[in-house]
Amino acid sequence: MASRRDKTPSRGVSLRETLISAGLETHLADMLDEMPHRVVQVEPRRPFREQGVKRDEVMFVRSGILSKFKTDSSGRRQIVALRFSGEGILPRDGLAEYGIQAIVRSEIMVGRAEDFDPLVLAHPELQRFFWRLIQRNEAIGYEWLVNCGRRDSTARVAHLLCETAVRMNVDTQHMTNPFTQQQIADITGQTSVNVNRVFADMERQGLIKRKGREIQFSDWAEIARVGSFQPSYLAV
Amino acid sequence: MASRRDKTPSRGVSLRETLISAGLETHLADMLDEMPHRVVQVEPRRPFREQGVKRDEVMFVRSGILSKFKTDSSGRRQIVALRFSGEGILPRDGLAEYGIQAIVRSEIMVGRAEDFDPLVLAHPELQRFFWRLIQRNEAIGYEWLVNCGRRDSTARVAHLLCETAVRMNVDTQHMTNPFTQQQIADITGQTSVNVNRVFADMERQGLIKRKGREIQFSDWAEIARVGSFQPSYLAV
DNA sequence: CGGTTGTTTGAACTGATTCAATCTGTGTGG
DNA sequence: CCACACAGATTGAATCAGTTCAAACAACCG
Repeated sequence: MASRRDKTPSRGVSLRETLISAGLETHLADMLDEMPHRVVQVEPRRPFREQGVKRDEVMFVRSGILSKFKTDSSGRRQIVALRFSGEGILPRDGLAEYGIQAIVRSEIMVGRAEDFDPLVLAHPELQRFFWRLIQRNEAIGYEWLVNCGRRDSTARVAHLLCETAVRMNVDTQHMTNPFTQQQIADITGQTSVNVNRVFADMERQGLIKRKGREIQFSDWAEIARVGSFQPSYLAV
Repeated sequence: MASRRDKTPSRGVSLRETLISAGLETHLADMLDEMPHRVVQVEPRRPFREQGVKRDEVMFVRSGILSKFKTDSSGRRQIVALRFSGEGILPRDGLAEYGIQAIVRSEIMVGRAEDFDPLVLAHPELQRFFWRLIQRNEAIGYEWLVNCGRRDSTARVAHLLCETAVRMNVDTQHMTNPFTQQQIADITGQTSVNVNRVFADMERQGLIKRKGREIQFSDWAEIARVGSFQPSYLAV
């Protein structure tokens, strides 16, 4: 499962580097990097962007993890997408249908849609690049739907752990789990109580070892099998 | 809930009309309509496009409904997206992560990616148009995730019915339900047995009346409340 | 008429939720 | 350094929503 990209983006690495390692040509990465923007620190589990407000910004994650979430009328929260280091949230016409919060302390580059949109319109390669990213995000969303709709709770958690390991570019032996159990519940459509039980089960079955947030995958192939995880959908 | 678009696209209406009523400028709709393509009839619940093959086609639904689906390793099927009349499925680089089947007998316009992509690259307005459609599909996908992850079975079915009514441009009193109960189960992540019980419940509670596939919404506001349905996410 | 597809119903079962309490680790201010 | 607060993790018991399996029923069609 060794990734094609060897450079694991570390804290505060430049956006430019990250975009290049995601497959963007150098001069286009430069262009985005030089776009007027500001860099903000986002604290985890604090309000950052609320649902229903104008979303005329581009964001790129320089380090950390962002989540898009929706809140049902009965107040239950569902995380609908994640953005890892090097990934972005594109501007949307009209009001945002989702809020944004950080999963862990994150460093975000925020630009204006009015600066971003013309760049994309003017450069077909840029357009193709974001087109592919959108398709990847679509594929991930579909996989999440299968996860929530068709897999049991153990498989859901196992699948999320596998996806996270691949998207964070960590090796398949060991990962620092970035999520609280509540966040895993909000992603996989469960309760935190049950997530806790699933973790205990998985450890009892020898699928993983835990020490705090550190997770050792004892047998990657087996955990991938349990979670029905087939990483092809993550290819760009 | 009367829609902004008054023309309900009927069987075999031209793609051009449908795209125009979806907000595309006339000359651009003409351009797409004149793109080399063939029109195929697709029978419901028969294999049409399988998962894992090249998806170098554009498709537009002229009439009927298409579904994108995935099959979990344990064989359980999840429908991950629907495309109603006038909506499309854009080409994807690489292999498709989902299969395609029709929900009801449908008439599909199929073009080649190599004809479609240059058109989009050459016409910024076309690009903006599809960009907005993609964002709408994204918003629908997020809503489906909330549906599967956070709502109980009654709310899931109610929400799907509401969304379907709006996307089919039917009035909010009456609709011919296009789905089998098995399909509703595959969309909402349940079993067909339970969907059946939910329908019976909803009828017993006076939310709907049924005669075969015909559904009367006795009280639209109430069924929308039950399904936590707020249609803003469907706006283009 | 027989075949097929979809709907309906019952009974038993189970996976996950709910509620509530407890425990653990970490950071803060005195 | 200790006391305290706070967020997150863990556990148990009771409950329930939804599944599973199986069978019957209805509608449609060639």
